[in-house]
Amino acid sequence: MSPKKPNGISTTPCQHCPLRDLPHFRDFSSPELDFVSRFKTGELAVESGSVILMEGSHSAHLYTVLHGWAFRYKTLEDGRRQILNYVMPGDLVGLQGTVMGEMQHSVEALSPVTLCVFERSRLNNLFTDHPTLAYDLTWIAASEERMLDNHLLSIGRRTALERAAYLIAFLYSKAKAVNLIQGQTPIPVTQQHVADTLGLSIVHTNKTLRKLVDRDLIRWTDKGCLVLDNDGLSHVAGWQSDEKRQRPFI
Amino acid sequence: MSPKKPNGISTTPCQHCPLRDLPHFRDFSSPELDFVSRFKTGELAVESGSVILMEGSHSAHLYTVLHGWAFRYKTLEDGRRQILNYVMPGDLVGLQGTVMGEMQHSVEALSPVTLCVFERSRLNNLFTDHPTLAYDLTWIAASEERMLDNHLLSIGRRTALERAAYLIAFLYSKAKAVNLIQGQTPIPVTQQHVADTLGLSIVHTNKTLRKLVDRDLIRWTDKGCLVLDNDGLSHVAGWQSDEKRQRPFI
DNA sequence: CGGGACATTGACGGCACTCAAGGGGAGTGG
DNA sequence: CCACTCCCCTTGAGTGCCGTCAATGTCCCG
Repeated sequence: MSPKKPNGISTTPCQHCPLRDLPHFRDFSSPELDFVSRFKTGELAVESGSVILMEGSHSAHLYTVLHGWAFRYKTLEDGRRQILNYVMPGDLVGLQGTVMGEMQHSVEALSPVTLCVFERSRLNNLFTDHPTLAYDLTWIAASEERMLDNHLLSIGRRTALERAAYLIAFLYSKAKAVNLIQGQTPIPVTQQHVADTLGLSIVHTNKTLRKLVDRDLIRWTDKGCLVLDNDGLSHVAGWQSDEKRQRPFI
Repeated sequence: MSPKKPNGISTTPCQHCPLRDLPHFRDFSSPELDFVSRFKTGELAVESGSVILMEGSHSAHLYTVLHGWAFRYKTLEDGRRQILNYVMPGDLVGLQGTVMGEMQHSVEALSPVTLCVFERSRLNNLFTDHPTLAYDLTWIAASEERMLDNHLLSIGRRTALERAAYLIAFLYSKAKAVNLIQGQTPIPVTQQHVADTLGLSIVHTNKTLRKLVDRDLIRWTDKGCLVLDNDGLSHVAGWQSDEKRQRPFI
């Protein structure tokens, strides 16, 4: 089930990928599975807080998250940071670097993270031999774009309270779909992360989150944010959630 | 050169597409060109101000802009609008609707716009028979994502003045690359558009743009925004164009 | 000539920023 | 076991950026 590689790291064979069973992801045909399992060249395990990909780097790899939380971000020269999106199991990381030559953003782990490593050089084969997977890639990119659209709408046009509620409800539902949250698992972010996502200062973020706490919608713990009332959050955010549909991943 | 279709609309054959000659776009092989020209089923001409695609619609079509300016946007229920990005010749429109079933944003023309119309149903052939074009699609989607990342950074972390300067410099350079701007062509936006892009009120947008006018960086005309000093704008925005940035290495 | 779209400007209030100080928990070292 | 440090959350005070309201001017068009 978990064969040891020469370096002693145990890897998960794609045939037994735990994500594949989730209803969130579409089923793969046998040839697709074969290809992906040859496409995968190893696994990468990083600890919480480490930088997985760096803005400006030229990575030869492409990753899919297997376990854990991470986030994408950009920074201005004076240090101002903007978190762009959060990355969870099944999400692709590093496509920009692969397709466009150079990473335009960084990726950092929010928890211990395991990634499947793919060889950039074999990406051509994916397009030539597996059109269904190529379509999936486009699907994934379009879907990522949709999330950014929503985030942009949020930062640009929602109030601070709406923004905060929207972000947490979004993270909650996305994490739930990939079993990252079961029962009372907190979302492993600090208020600094929330602030850098919402485009607010940390002080004002604290005061805004406090309102959500006072309304019994969330609770803040030393491990992160606990969601108590997701419907209440969505209501504050003025958000009717999209229908849950199956999506592909690679 | 411009054969008349039965409906009387003259169309541009892909073999003589004026965009193809721009250095901004890569050359197509003959088979690619043949496919695209069969993929294209017609042209759509809309006037300034009309809505090309509507949020929530299920369009059977996919478009590429041939002439003109447009923009993508989303609205909240109470009418607050966020402009997500601007669309210019060579840009793909409607991929989300095609790939994900339903449009999650709207698209509106800023000027008279001509679009090439593609049949959604033939998209499969693109993936199965033309891997290089499939790769291009992914490239385009990744590139769009990169622009959204930058826009998000801007709205979230730049000051109002920086934001405005960045937006105008961005539009200017993008338009220049596809010959939409030659000499003294204005960017055909109102201050309301700028406000809805930057996430500011129209009053404050006006006062911010005034500062750029007072510094002789732009001029505002009844047709839109004239760029007088693009380098000056980039400087205010704190924007080193991508090529000049320092990058880390190991 | 009236009406609509857009730019402009002033007044005023509030949301969000910076500065500053303090508390609690976890980890480290004496 | 207790200081000490670091990180994170919390709260108050004061300032200012930016939002709303309101009024005016210009241009275009019916």
